[in-house]
Amino acid sequence: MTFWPNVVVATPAHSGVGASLSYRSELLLAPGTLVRVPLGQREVLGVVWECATEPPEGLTEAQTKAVASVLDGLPPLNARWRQLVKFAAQYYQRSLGEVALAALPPQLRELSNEQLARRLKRQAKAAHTLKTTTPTDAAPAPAPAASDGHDLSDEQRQALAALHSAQAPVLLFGATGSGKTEVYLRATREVLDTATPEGSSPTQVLVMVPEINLTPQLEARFRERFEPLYGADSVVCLHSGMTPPQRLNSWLAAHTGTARIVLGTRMAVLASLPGLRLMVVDEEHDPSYKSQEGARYSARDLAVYRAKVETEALRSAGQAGDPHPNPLPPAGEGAEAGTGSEPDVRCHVVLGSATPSLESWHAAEQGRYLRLAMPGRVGGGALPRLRLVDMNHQPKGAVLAPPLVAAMAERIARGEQCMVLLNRRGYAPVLACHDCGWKSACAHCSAYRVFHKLDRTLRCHHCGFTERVPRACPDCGNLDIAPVGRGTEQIEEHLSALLADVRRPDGGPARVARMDADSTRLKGSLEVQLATMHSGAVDVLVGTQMIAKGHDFRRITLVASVNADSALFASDYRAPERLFALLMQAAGRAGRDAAHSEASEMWVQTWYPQHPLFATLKKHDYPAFAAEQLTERAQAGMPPYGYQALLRADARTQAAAQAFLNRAAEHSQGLPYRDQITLYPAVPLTIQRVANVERAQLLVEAASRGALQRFLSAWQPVLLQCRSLPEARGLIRFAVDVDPLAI
DNA sequence: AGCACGCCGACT
DNA sequence: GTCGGCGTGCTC
Repeated sequence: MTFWPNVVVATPAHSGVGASLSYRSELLLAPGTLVRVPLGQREVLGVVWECATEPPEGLTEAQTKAVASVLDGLPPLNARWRQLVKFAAQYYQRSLGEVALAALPPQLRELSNEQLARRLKRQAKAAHTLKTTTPTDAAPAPAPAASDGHDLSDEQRQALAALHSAQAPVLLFGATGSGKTEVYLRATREVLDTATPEGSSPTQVLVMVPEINLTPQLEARFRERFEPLYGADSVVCLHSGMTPPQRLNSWLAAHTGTARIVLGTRMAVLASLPGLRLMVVDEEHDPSYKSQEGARYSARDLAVYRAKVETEALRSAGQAGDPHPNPLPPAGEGAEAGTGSEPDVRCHVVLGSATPSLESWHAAEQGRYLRLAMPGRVGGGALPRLRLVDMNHQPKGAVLAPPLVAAMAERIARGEQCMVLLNRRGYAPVLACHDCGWKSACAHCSAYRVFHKLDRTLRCHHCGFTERVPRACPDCGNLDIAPVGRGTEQIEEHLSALLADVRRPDGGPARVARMDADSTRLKGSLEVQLATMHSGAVDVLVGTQMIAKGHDFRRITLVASVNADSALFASDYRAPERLFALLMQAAGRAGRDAAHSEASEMWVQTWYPQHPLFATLKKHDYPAFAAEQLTERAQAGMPPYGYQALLRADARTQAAAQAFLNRAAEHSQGLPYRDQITLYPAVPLTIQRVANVERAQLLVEAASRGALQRFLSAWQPVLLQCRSLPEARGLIRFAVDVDPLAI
């Protein structure tokens, strides 16, 4: 008998290829089966979406090719995963195949069936030997509270209990140092200890962090806690820093249920997790959760959706007694109200942050999310005191205010550590000639190249174009070319000089180190630098955002932000939110050791000490800050009170990019929901040209998410047509960004 | 996205 | 005379 599977392949939405392609097969292929199919001149990996018993209409026999091979060693991707992928594709305006294939490990595309079989066998063997040696199979695991060796604070205990019975996504609003990670660990433990019906997948937990840098320490804590209970393969990582074979192994372990805990970055939200019962999105406000290329999805938002899909499936399974259920079709937004009569099974989702995104905060205010607050620090330590340095009253030209330097010297003499934050890599953002006005512009971008003093280069941070620093001005030959502005390298140099006479308690000279993307580029150097910091060999750490996130340095009692002002008046309406989060997070690095916390301080150098942001920051009053911001957003109809999308265009000329966008806007007349949509004129991006590509964008606004969604779907074919308009000649590519983070 | 086909400039 | 540039168009 012949079947006609519909297969999704990795063709982008703008390729004109429909959602799925029809092939022929002599076998009935279950939806979710991985197959290799001929496509044009090549053979590609695809996912069976459904399997028809009738030949497709509008295609001749000859046009339907046969499926080349079936990856039958792998269980099919389940209905919940397919629903997640389908939702993501629809919501973010991409093709099904693009999202589906992007969610699979890249190496799966190249692997032969035999190689795959060998790999699976190896994993199964490892898992089997573990199963027979771990205690969990035979006897119930010991009671959590007794074995973990940590006492929970009252706040943690209450949060955990509330989480356990939560009927909605949980927003864990916990101060830095309040012990959120311990709550994640306990919640994970509870979920994994839950018995599952015979024949169903073992329970699984997904924990996401914003950056790869943060996975090692989290991995260490989870391994320490869970490897003794569930075996060496029970904890796996999933992020883009892994090698292709590592990623394949982790993915397979998650897909087959060998892995019980998956730790990863945003990409992990799309992993196949048949037994998923809990998702944690740590630092949920972090912009890294929004993908910036390919399908521009928000891993946080997808996690919330995924939890809903999984919960619905569990509930319908509970009622039908079916361990492998098909989920219900997508329901409306928001948390479903538990009716009480339903079995209390659900897939929980926890969004954790000390400074939640305004979207999540708003959802909690509305009751769509359950907010659990943990305001206190574990061990009772206090949050650091905010010290604003008014730069108007400092010596002219001072990079670091004398009182700040004095305070740092004092700490070093006491054997405490300091941290200095500056969001700019390199020595100086620009090199300039004071005679003719030459500046170190990049030849390929509308940006300046950054002066890196260590290797005497000018580097473009956008396209990578690097040259040796010229000896003289390239335009006029003047030898007097000088750096303008300051980067981390310069602060490091400057501080080393200022603190040269300061002695540590052991009599040694003060040591200043720098940590940023440049200093941690080499593999392993991040770990080395973190270890140096922990060992106490370094007294002052200078760095970018990177040092503000997550790392738990116990001896830091002073954190300084050197140049925060740029964010205060940025055109980006989310800039204050990001600055508040960054400063709170940075402040959280100080005084983690309760013994020092009373004296710990957060210094901020600013020319605008009266700015209202600092008033709320001083009180560590995120709720007040959020309320202010939300009021402003509501008045302006900005998210979360309005919905936005961007149409972006890359072209060889700015004119072509804008012409495409403006034509697309004109041709949207008469489309569904057009009357509920505001289209703004096309504008160049802030950095208009990158690597010789001109960039422009057009803002789309709507008061309702549904209207925006439906309009964008209807717009898609119009965009395709506009691409080949004569005015748009030179257009390289375009993309829709739904819920953009910056406009 | 790939990959082919197709039509114009500097090389054996 | 060809090798190769990337502009358009197709993939069940």
